[in-house]
Amino acid sequence: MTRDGGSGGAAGVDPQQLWLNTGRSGKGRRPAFSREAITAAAVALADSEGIEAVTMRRVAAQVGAGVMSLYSYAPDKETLLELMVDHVSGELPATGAPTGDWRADVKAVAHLQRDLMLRHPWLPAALSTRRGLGPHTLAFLERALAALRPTGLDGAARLEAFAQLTAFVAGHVAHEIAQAAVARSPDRAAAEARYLAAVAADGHHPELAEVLSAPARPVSPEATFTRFLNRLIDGLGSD
Amino acid sequence: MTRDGGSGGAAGVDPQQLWLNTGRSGKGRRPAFSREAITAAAVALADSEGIEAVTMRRVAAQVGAGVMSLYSYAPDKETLLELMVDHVSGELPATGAPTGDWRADVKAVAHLQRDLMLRHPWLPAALSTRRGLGPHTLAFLERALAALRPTGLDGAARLEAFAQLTAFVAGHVAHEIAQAAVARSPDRAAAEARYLAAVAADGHHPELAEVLSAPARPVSPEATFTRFLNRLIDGLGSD
DNA sequence: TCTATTCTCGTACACTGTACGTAAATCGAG
DNA sequence: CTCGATTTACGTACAGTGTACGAGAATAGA
Repeated sequence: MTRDGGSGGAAGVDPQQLWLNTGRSGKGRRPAFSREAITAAAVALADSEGIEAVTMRRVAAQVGAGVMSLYSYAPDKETLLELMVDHVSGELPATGAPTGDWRADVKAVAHLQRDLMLRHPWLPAALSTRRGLGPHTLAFLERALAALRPTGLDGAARLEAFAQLTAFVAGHVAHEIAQAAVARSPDRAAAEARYLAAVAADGHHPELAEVLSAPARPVSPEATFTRFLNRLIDGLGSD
Repeated sequence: MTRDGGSGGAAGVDPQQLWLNTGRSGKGRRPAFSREAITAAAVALADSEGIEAVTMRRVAAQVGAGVMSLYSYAPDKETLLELMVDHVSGELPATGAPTGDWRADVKAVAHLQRDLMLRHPWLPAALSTRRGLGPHTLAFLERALAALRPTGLDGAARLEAFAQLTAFVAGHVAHEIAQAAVARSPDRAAAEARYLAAVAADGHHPELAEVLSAPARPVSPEATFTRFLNRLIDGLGSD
């Protein structure tokens, strides 16, 4: 009996072996489930009930497996989370012909990432601890590097730029989601407003007081995102 | 018996009540510990052994309290994490006279945030789910808003700019930490290099292949950070 | 048919957050 | 001082977590 692989095969010391070795040897009992199905179930759970609902027991129940059967497909839960990240990255269109306007191309890349993160709100936090290097992530990286080619940046700099862009998008969306969560609940929003007003009234926070005193005109999140994104991108061409 | 407050007082529905109400009524048994001490112990634990080492039992042991005694100071663990975030924000110098060069001032703000996150590597991930609105965080926000004043942006835009800056720094540092963790372990780094080389050799990742084929000249993380920070800041004044 | 290999999954265990209840400390009032 | 009210301290208990172990079932090649 092995406890380190499964139909896909995952190693202990070498985290990258996860992504290779997906072939079956042919011998032994035929797998009843698949890494795909398990990962998809985990993603569905995280999407609908939040990342904390992703427990081995609930994922197993979702796919109709015994709990311990999951460990034939991923060596541990952390690995399952990595699989989840790459799984949703599969939703990103990896092909997108360079249009000749590299700014537009890079903008498109960032917007695809943002849309993905909004569809899977657990993703920004999951990415902040993990480095996605699965096939889907790498396919999208390929597209991003191609989009960045006309900038004239060298290879390392393009890699950096993509990492930076991803970090920016993740940070932005995380904030955006938190903001939206507060706004969705009127009591929460009111409580926060009351609290901030109290702080502003203490005299030690003049800047905050001024900001709060101004009429709060509504601004769409995507407008904000686009604005900051443009700033970041405009800086890319010039060294 | 109450289970909703303590020497500080924390409420159920109103998360902001956490930060108010820190006065003791005078009655009842005198507290043997303090929110400060408990939070500091939790932070020390997270700094030295990672955020997953922060369990109620270990924090209690650290301060010499019974486990359930912690619940007199924070209503639940999530609240303790919020306290931790604000606690470390206390390390940020809240005063820093505007120098007249607002770009430099904003840059200083970002660098202070980055240094803080490097000192407390769990902070980026913790921030990505939480919105710090504690006194220390607000004090630093005050400084940031003051630094942004000369940009000519209106209140809401300055608030946005700060949130964006924080999100950017958190995203960057999270990536920086992950990168450093891999680099610290030669086996990990070698395994990753081997894996990426294999992917690049498959013919389907020409961009990645090119990036990897170039000689990897070492580049300091702070240089990268500064470069991208400048790009972001340069875009702030316009529009 | 035999054996090696692979997958399935029930049971068990250490560990988590925390609800509940009791005991101890401290206050103001009488 | 005594008394009741109030607050804190914390042992015990419980549901839920990730997963180690090992016994059994299924399959392929010899």
